[in-house]
Amino acid sequence: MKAKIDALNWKILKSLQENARESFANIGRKVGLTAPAVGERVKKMEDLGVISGYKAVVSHSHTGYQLKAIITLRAFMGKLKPFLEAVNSFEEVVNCYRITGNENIIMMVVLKDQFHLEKFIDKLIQYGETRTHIVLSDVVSNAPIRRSDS
Amino acid sequence: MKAKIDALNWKILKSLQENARESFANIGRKVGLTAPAVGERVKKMEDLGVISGYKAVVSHSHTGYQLKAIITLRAFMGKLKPFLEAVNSFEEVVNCYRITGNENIIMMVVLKDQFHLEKFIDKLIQYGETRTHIVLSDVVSNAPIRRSDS
DNA sequence: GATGAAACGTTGTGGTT
DNA sequence: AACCACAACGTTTCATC
Repeated sequence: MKAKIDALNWKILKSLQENARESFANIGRKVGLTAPAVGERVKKMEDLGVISGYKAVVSHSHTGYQLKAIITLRAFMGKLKPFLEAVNSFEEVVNCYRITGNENIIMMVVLKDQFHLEKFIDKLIQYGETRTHIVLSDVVSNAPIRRSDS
Repeated sequence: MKAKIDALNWKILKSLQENARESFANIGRKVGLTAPAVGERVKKMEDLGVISGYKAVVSHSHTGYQLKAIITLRAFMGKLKPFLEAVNSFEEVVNCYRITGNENIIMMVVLKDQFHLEKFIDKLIQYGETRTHIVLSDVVSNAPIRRSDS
């Protein structure tokens, strides 16, 4: 599962986490490799699963989702599975985890406004008991993975 | 704040959220534009802030972080600000939000193992009271932003 | 990994609607 | 204002070493 990543690959990962569209030629200039060498290293990391994809980061607020909330769900008996099957179709849900503890599920959701939030909570009520926290500000957003010097 | 995005731009955003390294020429073929036209539209969305960046997605588990947890923090009096200043230097913290409710802070953290978790919680204890939920599985991970047909 | 060459992509200019 | 066509330049990819 765990791949050994050398110092050069960490530099490449740093670059690509900062700007996934940076050219391999440019990355090569920064780390001291030729473009084909960078390309090969990247392809290997993709094949190993170290890099699982490249995503454009789209602003929630600029696309009409001005409100963010964290919602926990304590699913009713027999309602967890139906929820897990439905949650992928909820456009509001950006992240969702199954967790230990009194609540089974925690989600980060984006919403247009308070009315949208109300409607969304109504949609969840069939699956279980919810608890909602409004997000006041983002302190850290998808921080890059750095070398863990173990 | 909110930009009006037409159907073509939504298709471009969909492509770039699925694969941020896809060429403008290729995207153009899919949506029925030439490469320069796609390039111009993308540049405009970047300038407006609709697209805020491009990130390689690096696997936590393949880089030595086998354990994920959600930790809430109820900061002690006068300890919230010091925490907010320190949290960016915690390599374990991937996401962190200030929220309403009894707890002020919620974080998604990645860890090497249970000992790492223990050490990390010890590091937090000076800032406030914590509550930890282990993540059992990812149900939804950074879902793309889709058109909100309002 | 490097080099060199061919294929491909990006980006600027100019012109059309 | 948005797009296309074309061309110069940079990048990727494949062969070979």
